[in-house]
Amino acid sequence: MADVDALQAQLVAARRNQILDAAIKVFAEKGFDRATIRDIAKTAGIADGTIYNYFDNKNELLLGIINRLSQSTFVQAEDMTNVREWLRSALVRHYESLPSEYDKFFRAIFPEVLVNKELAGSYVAQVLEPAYALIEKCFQAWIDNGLVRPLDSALTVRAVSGMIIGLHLLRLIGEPHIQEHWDRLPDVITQIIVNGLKK
Amino acid sequence: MADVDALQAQLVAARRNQILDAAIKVFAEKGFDRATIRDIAKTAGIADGTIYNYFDNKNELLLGIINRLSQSTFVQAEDMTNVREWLRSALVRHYESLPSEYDKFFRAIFPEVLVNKELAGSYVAQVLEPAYALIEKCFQAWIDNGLVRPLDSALTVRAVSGMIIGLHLLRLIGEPHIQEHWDRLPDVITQIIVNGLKK
Amino acid sequence: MADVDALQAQLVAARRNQILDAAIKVFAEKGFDRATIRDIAKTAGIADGTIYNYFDNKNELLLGIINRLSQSTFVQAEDMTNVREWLRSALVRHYESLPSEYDKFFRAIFPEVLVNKELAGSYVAQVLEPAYALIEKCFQAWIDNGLVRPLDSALTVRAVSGMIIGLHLLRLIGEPHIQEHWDRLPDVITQIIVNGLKK
Amino acid sequence: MADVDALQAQLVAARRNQILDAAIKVFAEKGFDRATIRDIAKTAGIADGTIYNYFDNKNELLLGIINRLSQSTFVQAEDMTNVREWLRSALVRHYESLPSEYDKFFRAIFPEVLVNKELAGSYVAQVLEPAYALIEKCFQAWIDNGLVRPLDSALTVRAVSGMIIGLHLLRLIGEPHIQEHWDRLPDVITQIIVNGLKK
DNA sequence: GATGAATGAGTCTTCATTCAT
DNA sequence: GATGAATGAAGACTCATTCAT
Repeated sequence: MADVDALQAQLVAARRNQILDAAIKVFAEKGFDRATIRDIAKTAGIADGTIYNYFDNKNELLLGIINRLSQSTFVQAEDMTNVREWLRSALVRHYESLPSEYDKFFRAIFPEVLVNKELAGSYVAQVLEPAYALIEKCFQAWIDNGLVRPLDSALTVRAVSGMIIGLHLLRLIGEPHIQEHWDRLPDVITQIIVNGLKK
Repeated sequence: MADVDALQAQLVAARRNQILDAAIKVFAEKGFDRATIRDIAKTAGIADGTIYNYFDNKNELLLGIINRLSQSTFVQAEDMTNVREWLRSALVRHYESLPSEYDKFFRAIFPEVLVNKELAGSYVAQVLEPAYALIEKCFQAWIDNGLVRPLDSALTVRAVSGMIIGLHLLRLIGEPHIQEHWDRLPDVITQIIVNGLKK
Repeated sequence: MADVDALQAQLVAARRNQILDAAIKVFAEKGFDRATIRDIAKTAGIADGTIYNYFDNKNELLLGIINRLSQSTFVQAEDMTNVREWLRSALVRHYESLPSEYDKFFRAIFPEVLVNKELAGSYVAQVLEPAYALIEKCFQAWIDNGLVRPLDSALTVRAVSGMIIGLHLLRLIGEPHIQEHWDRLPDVITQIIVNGLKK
Repeated sequence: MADVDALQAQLVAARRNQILDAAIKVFAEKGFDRATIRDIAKTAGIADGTIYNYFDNKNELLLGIINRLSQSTFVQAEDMTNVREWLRSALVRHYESLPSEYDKFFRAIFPEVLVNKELAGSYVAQVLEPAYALIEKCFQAWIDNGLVRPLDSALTVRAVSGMIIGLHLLRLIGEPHIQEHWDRLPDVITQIIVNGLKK
């Protein structure tokens, strides 16, 4: 009996993921409002009505996407003692390997998050804060070890994260210079962040 | 005759602005798709149909907002020789005086820009690029004068701008730490950007 | 005083005709429902509102067109003793010189007449019946003179008229054979009507 | 499986016909433009939206009506050697049994066809030309057999058809004499067409 | 009398959601 | 559980008509 239930649960999870994959794809292409349930159903290869066996309504698809995000980890916490190298490799990871994930994410979720308080709350609590908590800890360790100047670690982490997010957005909306020199950004950012502009 | 025409033009411009003001407000509150023409008309205190005497369709309202943005100037180009002070005052200006403008702007326009290629093109060409061109010039002057390290000025400008944009977004979606310490950001950012993290 | 009134009346009549000319043109191009008051006003070179100084509403424009038609005479009653020649010349007149008038008329008025009982009544009473009365008289004279077989003159006149109307309609909807051989129709019709098909 | 598909197809066809029946009725009563989708839906006993599961838009309803017409056959091609009797019986068929079909058709389709080029093309190509081709063949045979004078068969067929169409239209707009003596028309027309007016 | 901006009722069409099969 | 036809509420947009200037 337990086996049957477990199998059931697995099937349900698989179907939910199938639907969320389709949803994130379609949301990214069209935006939340212009994406239709039919679009998502077709992309998932199922019938419209089936979606409602797994999600209460269209909004729940967004929350489902965010929940899933919060389970995967955007941030890899490799402890390193060389700040410059840590930052640089973290940036390269973001800038080289993740852009298509970011694309989907920013186009699918962000616009809605900006407009939907409930969603924003979920996103902040489930995705953003855990990630920041993790990085802050790293950062604080560096300060304690004297590798980094004693800045407000919470704000600094958020500022650096903001720069990354902002650059992704500028890329997404088609800022030509950023798109063209995307691969040089990890270096430039590392220099700015680590050494500052001042001569 | 010329007087009558001029009066006409003024009335038309006033009505257009009245409508755009309402549109940016409603778009910011509900997002483009969930904002209805009726919402906007009611907010503007006019009838639904009147909007169509001034704009061809709902999309044109967005383009109208962007066009108006591109005429106002987000950036004040005060030439200063003290990089730190220039940056700090620019940040304070953004962070203290403009947030409500930014709110409306980011909530009303950005989500659509992410999803609508045509809009994105207009935004980049009319708002972003002119502003970057201006700041790049300043920045290059500093480099030439030896006040700033010889970084790629175009990318650096965009990176700093990205940080500002990203922090606004994080604030908008309700990141609690940023909201709470918003007034300390100009200092923190200035420190990071000017001196870097490295001890 | 009387002079002023007469001048007034003339001006009003002229303005009404100017509007009706525009209306019949636009109705013919777009059909009654898809023609807008603005279309008509622009075609007439006046403002929308001015039309309402001369006609109560859009429907009255149609009635106005019909009233004007009933004042012009579609039928020229030249008395002739040669039936064949009379018919042939009447047909040539219709088929060669009037088609553009017919076009406008059929496209502008007929569709509405088919759907609007009140209009149909006006059209029948004011345009059709007077014309038929005139021709019937001719026709009856021919019968009395032994030039024509003693058929029911009223029905015969309507049948011949029906043929002309029907052929105009077939031409208007683009029946290719009729369009191509339009100039041969007077002869063919005359032969059919006068001699019949039978060998 | 094939059975299920066949059943599906039948259901779809039935629903389409149900909608087209309602559409032709409402179009006939109000004309295309003044007929609303809600009217048609109510007449068909379904919801507004359901119509759009079967037709892309209001225009497609008209095209659907025409397509269905082109599948039914207006013309019965009974070969007869007695021209007079053939014509008379054909006329009686039209004039006695079909008038209500004609009513709907002329009121629903004709007005639009006069104004809509695309529709006119479909109607001419799918309904009119096939019918004419059929009758022309008959007619040519009569000429070849010496039963009928050697007139231009194509134009003659169109002229006779024009008379029938024209008389239907005059009836529809309420010409009183035609309405009153409708049942005598087959005889009168037959006499005119077969023997001509000339004594 | 002429103007044309303002009005808002009315229409087509879309699409989230339901439910019988 | 899966399906997809049916539903009908909601929204963008049009346009006849009014009326202040």
